[in-house]
Amino acid sequence: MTHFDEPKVPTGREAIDPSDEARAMTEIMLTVFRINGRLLEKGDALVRTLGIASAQWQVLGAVSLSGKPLSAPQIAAAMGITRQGVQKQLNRMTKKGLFEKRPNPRHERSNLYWPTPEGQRIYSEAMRRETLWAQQLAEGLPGPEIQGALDFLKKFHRRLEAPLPEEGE
Amino acid sequence: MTHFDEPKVPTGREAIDPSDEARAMTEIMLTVFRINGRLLEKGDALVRTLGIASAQWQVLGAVSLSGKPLSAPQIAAAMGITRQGVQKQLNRMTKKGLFEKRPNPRHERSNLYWPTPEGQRIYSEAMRRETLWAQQLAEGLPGPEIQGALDFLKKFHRRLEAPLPEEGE
DNA sequence: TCCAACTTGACAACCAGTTTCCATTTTTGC
DNA sequence: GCAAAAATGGAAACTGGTTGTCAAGTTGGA
Repeated sequence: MTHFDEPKVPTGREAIDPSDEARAMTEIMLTVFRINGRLLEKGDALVRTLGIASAQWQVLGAVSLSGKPLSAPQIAAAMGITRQGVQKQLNRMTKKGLFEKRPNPRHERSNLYWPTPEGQRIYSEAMRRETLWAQQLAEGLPGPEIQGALDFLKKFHRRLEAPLPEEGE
Repeated sequence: MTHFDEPKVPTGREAIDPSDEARAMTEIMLTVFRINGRLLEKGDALVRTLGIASAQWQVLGAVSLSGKPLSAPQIAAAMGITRQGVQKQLNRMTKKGLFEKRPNPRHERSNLYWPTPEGQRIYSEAMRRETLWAQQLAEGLPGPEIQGALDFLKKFHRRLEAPLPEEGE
């Protein structure tokens, strides 16, 4: 399938026969992509009737969990995305009345953000629905199996920090 | 942290105490998001010197693995994204000389696409690098552990098809 | 203290994908 | 064999994110 016209003399660039482990690892990557897509889709559906998308839910979560007003760059750091991306959401949600700006004692131009009562209400309800959903997804699965998968995924995530394999580029 | 002002009388909308399993399941979701981000980042880096991004690598893969020229909607179906998204990539890659259009015997306006020799070369090299990478990621992990994780993820993916928990919306 | 380095907000361009709409082609069911 | 339905390409507007640039605010070290 994947072999078009293979070179006839060794080039050091031949296709490599992957081990079973490497093959399974590749399948894990593909499955993660698929799960990610489905999680986003379902997550959006879960909060759609609250008038937010999951990106906004995430921003609400980052601030709420910190327990205190945060600046855009602080939220970005907590979420692992860029400050510009967060700023876009904050502007939109502030306009919608979900966040309020608070003066930042440590910076003249840089506001802090805290959810309005309406923002808090929406976030609480989103979390309530999420818990119900997680409960449903876990139903009937043995605790140790779930925990084992989580452990593996964390290990996998850590391994993904490693630099890519060397090439004689 | 997450408790702002709880209502004093039962509303049927109180926060729910998640089970340990639900908590772990939630953590799995968050970890999947993080892994997904890291995979995209690393995947892009892996093929960057080939002049493509991983989105284009994926399109090359969908066609190559099918073994025959495909139309844009067919590729989209194989990849699980919309035909418009695929079309954008195909247009770009055709302009770059990575795909060539073939007449579609079954449709006058709808072309089929097949990688040019250059497109094939780039895809083979991308796959070679991916195999090396997967090999590295699997290194030292017991085969059964990897296989177990894959099995869990597939099961999880299947469970994500289920409709969201009912609400008395 | 003052200057350089860093942080921040605002803005623009871009990427990868989506939805929506339109015109055309193809398929189908009667 | 024809009309209606479905598939297709193309374009535009939108989303959620990115990178890059600029100007202004803040911080830290000689």
